[in-house]
Amino acid sequence: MSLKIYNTLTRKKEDFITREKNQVQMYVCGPTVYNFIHIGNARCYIVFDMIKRYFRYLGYKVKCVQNFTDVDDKIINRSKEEGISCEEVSEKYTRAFLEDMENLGVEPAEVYPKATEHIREMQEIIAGLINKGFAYVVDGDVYFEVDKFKGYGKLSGRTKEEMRAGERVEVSERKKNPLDFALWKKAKEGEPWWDSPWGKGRPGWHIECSAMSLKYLGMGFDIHGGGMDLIFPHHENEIAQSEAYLSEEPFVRYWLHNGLLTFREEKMAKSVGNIVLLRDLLKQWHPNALKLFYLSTHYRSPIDFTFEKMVEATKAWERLEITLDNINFILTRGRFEALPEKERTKGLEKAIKRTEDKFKKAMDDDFNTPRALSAIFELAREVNTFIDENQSRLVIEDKKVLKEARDKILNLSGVLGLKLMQPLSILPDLVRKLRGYYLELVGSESEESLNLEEVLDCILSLREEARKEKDWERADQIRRRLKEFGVEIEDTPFGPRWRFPLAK
RNA sequence: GGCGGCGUGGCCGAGUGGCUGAGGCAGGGGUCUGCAAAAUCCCGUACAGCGGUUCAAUUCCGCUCGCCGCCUCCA
Repeated sequence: MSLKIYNTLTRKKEDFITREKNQVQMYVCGPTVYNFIHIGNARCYIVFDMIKRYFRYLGYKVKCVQNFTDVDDKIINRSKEEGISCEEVSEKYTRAFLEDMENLGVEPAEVYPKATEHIREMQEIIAGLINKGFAYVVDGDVYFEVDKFKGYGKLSGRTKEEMRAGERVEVSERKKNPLDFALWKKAKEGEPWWDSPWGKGRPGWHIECSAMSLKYLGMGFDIHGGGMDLIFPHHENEIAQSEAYLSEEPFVRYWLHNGLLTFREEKMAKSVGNIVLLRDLLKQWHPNALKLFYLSTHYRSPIDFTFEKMVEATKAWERLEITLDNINFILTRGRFEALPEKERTKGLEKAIKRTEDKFKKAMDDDFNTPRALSAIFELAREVNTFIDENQSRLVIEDKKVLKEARDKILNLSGVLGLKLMQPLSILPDLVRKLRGYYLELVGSESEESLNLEEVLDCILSLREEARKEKDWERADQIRRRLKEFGVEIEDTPFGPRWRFPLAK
């Protein structure tokens, strides 16, 4: 069993063989730092985070490079809008991006190169391309001559003729072929510029990724990723300029592209006015829910975002949390007797093994996260069934297998980027309210600095007293009250149990 | 106009030339529970339509309809 990855370049699933043994070197196109990123952008980062984690699970060392495009028309426009310099714009949104990633729980890249810090490297490539006859200078602009590169169109699967057929761009007189693209742009008034052999100017968009990926990963690195919309022209042009420059191929061994996001079946765009910023979404929803939403669909398929689906994803996530809770609860509250009943745990042990096999098989098939998730959910069901069946007569042996199951769910979910069993961030306000309620119940005025668990235990023991006396009214009253505070109570054979529902 | 993709149960979403249609959410019924919750079990007449290939197609091929993406900045 080995990993197969769909390569956009060949339009096939291929066996994944790295350039260097046990090491994956990847480049994931990063943001143009002119704004906060939206949830569509986030899909790419979530997907490649998952891919990275899976490589590590397989035992690879991973080096991931992610660029910041910090010189670009959009940044220039933004600086005019906000009345601050381009540097200030890019700094602001670079920082915001890193914050967003941290809040999302996406692991940082190993290298974060910035375009403006690699002007030299870009100029070197441009000069090389001119020397080799792949690029030409027109009055301060430098263009890549598409007709000189025979492989042009191989990534997007189109010929130059097909691409020209439905041209919508006004053809620049300066270009030999309308598909020729700018490597270097002559400076206009008020724009950032750098000196160059061709005059003052700034780099074109595509050249930075070639310069930076070649610098940090070198020709023929393993994976280059990004959204599907980058296939043409961005990645197509990267291939052309890189392979022309070094007279070598391939530039990249595997091209991976994630599907795009729509919002309520519409393209998410400023003009439609339906942009949801990641940071706004994360104010209301947990990263696990967003990740589960994305990972429930294969990364190459399109996906439609709705808040209803976020509710569903939250509930799915909650199911895993409850299962883990179930294990922890029985582990701490159950009485495990020292009876030699080895046979009974075998079923669960097998299920754990089977889960991992299914998980790996799914992920090996071009990162089929929906199937990988289904394996985890199946294990969750097995665990719950096991607990249901055995909780009345637990033996020592059960402890071990339950812990194994818990660790497996935790571990495999973690490979997908989900962080389960994280401590909740409880509002201090809530603890204060619960304390107040407790004092109300016992009719006391005294200050007691109980923490969340302590105060809930106190309240619940009062409720247990009521239940013992079959004072159902009082017991239900307490339960209702707690629910108003957002705490749900469950009565179990091992005593009461509380939790905070995740879904709204 | 060119290139490419998609159309699976109430919803989302995997998957496969024949065997029991993964999983999640929602719904109905049962078990458990003082009640509830959680959990679990059972249930749901699917593969857009029409042709073709085949012993056999949801899965392969063709056409039709519907939807979408890219061809221009975009993850």
